[in-house]
Amino acid sequence: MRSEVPQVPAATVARLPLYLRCLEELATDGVETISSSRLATLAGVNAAKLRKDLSHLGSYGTRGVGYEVAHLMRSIRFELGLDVQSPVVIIGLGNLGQALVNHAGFGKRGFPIVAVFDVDPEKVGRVIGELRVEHLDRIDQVVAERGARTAIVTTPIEAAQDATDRAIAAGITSVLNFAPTVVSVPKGVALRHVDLALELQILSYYQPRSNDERDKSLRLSG
Amino acid sequence: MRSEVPQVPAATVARLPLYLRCLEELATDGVETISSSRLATLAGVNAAKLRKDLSHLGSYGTRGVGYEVAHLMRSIRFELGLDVQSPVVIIGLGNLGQALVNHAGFGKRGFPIVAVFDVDPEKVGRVIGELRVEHLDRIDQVVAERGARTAIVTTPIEAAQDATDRAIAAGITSVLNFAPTVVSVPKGVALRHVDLALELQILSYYQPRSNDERDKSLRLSG
DNA sequence: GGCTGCTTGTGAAGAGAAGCACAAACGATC
DNA sequence: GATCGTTTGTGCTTCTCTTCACAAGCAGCC
Repeated sequence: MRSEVPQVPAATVARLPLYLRCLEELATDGVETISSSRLATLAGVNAAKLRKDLSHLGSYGTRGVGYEVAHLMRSIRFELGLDVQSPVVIIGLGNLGQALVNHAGFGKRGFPIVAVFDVDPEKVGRVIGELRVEHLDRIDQVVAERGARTAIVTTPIEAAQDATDRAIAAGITSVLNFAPTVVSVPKGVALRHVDLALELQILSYYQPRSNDERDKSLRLSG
Repeated sequence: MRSEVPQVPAATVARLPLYLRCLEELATDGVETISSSRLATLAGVNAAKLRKDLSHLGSYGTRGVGYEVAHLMRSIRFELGLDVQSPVVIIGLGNLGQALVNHAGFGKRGFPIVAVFDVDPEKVGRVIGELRVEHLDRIDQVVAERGARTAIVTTPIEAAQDATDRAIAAGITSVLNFAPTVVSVPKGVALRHVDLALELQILSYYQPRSNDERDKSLRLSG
């Protein structure tokens, strides 16, 4: 099992897709070889860090020359498990869910959307592109039929945990949660969380504030 | 200036909004006091970590009792700079941009959307809710008029850097980028990046894979 | 073959974050 | 006012991640 012996540090795993994207761009431009420093600049990271990250792949660059773009792409894809298509289902057809369904990028990157679920009778049965919106009650069957292993949860807050539980019961093993709430998953299921309001709030901290503003606020709140 | 003397560690800043959301929920439920362990459970973090995070606020809990919910909320809001409304503009009215505009949550959380920009003549002039879609060429004027300081960039890849540059030139000081590309900003501007495909790829690594699958792939790629 | 100029891979040091464990401090109760 | 049970705040340890700096290694050229 992968999660028990994490050969590749989490911080590295989080950066590999970034490198991959830069490499894909380079490949389209016909670049065949790239040095760590150039790739690091493209990815916006430190060159030494990049080299250490890549060293975890066991993928060898050539000293004095750099890395072979095509080979490096293969290594990263393999390490991330992107050599196999990974069908995705979306649960919750609100604004965001709808946007994600229409988003063309997922399929291209190996994550075809194979089903969409909701519980609203207004939405169930509707057809979006080539997909028919299914009722969440059918998730067991649909997930099994279409071999999905990843779920994107875009339900309202109240429904997120339940949706996640049902998805996992249906055989889903990794979850990307967009609902602004903490959801928990059993061991063995991978979970990530994207929270837009939260990102804005973090940004808010780093927003340069004049001392005037701070002093004013201080006076008001103290 | 804030960014030069980071009194609060970055890891803590990233968690404060999470605590805040839990506290808001508790407040609506009428809870007045909360212990670190209970709040930690709600937020899904370690209790000691939570206490250490809160200690950076200088906000005192009461030993033997816990934290006063209302006061803690005020402290976190103040620390994050959420005591002031922060008008936001959205650049790029694709699927995602449209979804974000329609998303009601931002305004409620202190980030009212005050303008939407695009360059497509088809879209400019269209009215969404109470907003008229503006041409990006007008960003200087509109940002100044409406006092926006944060921009959400949801343009296609090719346009992201340009859109960001123009936003910053117009006076924007923090940027949330959804375009799947690396954008750079001058010092003094805060930047965060949300990349959906990237999240899926990270998940892919942690997806439990049978050894069969791996061996098969190995044979194919070796 | 040997020299030169780059670039990789990595040991070691430094910085940062996480978690343990416990003394200090508080409210409640008698 | 003293005792008890609870919870905070934090020193210390451990772990992870980052960055530096340099030896090792390769291609190319004379």
